[in-house]
Amino acid sequence: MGGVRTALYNYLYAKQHGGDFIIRIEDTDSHRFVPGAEEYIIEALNWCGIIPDEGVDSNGKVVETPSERHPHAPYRQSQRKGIYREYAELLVREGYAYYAFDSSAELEARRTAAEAVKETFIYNQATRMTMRNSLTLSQEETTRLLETTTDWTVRFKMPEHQVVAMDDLIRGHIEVNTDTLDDKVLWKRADELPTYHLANIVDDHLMEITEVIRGEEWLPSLPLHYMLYKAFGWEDTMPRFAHLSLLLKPDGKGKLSKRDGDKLGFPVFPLRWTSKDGEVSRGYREDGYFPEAFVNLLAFLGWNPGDDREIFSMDELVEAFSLERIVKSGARFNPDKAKWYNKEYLRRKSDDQLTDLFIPLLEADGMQIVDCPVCAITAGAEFNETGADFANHIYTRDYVRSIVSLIKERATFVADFRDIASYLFVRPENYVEKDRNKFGTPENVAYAQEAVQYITGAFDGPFDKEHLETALEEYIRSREWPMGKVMNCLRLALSGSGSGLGIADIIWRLGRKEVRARFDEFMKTL
RNA sequence: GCUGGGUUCGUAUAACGGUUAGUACUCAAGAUUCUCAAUCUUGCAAUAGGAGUUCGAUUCUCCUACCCAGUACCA
Repeated sequence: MGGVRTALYNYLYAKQHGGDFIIRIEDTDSHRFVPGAEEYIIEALNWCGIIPDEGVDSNGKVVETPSERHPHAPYRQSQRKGIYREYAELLVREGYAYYAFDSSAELEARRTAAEAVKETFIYNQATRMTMRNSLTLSQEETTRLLETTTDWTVRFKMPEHQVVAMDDLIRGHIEVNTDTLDDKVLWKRADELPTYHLANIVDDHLMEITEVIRGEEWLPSLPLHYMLYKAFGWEDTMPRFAHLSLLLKPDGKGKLSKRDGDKLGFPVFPLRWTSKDGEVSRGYREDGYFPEAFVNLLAFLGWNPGDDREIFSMDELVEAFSLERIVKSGARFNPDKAKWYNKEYLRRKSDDQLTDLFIPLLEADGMQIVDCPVCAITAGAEFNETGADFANHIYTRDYVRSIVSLIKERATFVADFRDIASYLFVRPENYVEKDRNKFGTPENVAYAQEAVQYITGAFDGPFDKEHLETALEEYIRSREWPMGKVMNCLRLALSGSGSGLGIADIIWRLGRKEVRARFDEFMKTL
């Protein structure tokens, strides 16, 4: 979620300014390679409608629209391997970096030793001269190690006693003293890959990136990045930075992380994700969220337009977005609000769209939905006047759509339709015990039976919800029967439950024959 | 620990230094209805604490507290 939100803000910003949104895969950590992760990311962004202008596209193919003088491709850092070494060595040559030969074991030893005296080992100006590197070793020894060993690194030589003055588009002016910073590894001989810091700066420069909008966890690295731009002499074209507050867990304790899976009761992934060890994490898509709703709610986690509007399409977000209105503090995710968003989007969908989404669910439940009633009838379906064949579970698309329009305001997800409208597709198999005791008294049943006989017999008005409703009410009222009890008894008999859709709606959709059949069935069970 | 960032109803947020501190979600009550849902109305509920600047501070400054991030040959 957090990653998608960051991508979304980048996308909105780029589109608003007529820029290009570039997807670059920063896969420089060979140890953490996860098969399928890249495809997953692209698919997730694609689902959200965040389509790159440049980079790796939704099919995993490379899209390239750079100027000829500046080839931006390739877009996977693992494929740009050859580029970084020369930049790392350039920094060494100019005195901005040095070779470090300390093994991981040696570094680990220094860390534990420092810990023993309640200190933290930092590879910096205070300690670098006590380590094994090109600053402390002779030129000959350095050359020899460079050639004979393969686990050395290039480290940035963080200058001393300097104040780095930075400007963040969201946080304003920030100053940091370089003495508090360390000598970060920029390039690793072992896999001949750069670390994020080097790769990011080099690629942003080469790819002509103008704005970097990223998570707050990068803020502490910003001074280093400033120093790198300065060391390379790229200050003039240095991108502008915006650091986003993080998405926090609902209890506010820590940032929302991938490993939280759905222990929290809501998905943290846009799409379902199966980890290497087979652990499955829920996804918003699979949970039934509309991508538009997901994008909308994500945009509002840490940003607002400044007025009371809350429903924004992607285009409207592009129009209204501004970095100035991004909130500096971390946002806790609220699952209730997420559901509300989906509900709002659901009711904005047309009956046809929702019908398309509902049909597969019905089919999965064993229903047969047909577009062409005539063909179905010749094939043996026996439709009633509404286009439903309850005995064979065959329904026309028109019937399904009429149900959708009846229930859409009661649902948060399309999947809710199943429960809400179950009895409009399948005859009730049992009756809610509590409701039956309450409404299924002999007196009520007798009244209800008479009402059924009337409405499916003598009643000769138009068989639609409005007329059925008035006719039923007038009939019951004229007999001076208790309205609520008779109505609830009817609902119980026809749907199996005392609560639900309006009785007239139910009768309208079931049709005369089915109403009689269900009521007879209900009587039998008494 | 150190460095940086942050702090307005439970949550997300609004408020040129001057407002009865607004809105949405959640929750509660009422209206409506044949029930439920929906809808409408109403309600509950906040400027972390302390100094200072100012005629006046949610807003500016400082201190404290708390929260978050970083402190990797991860991103």
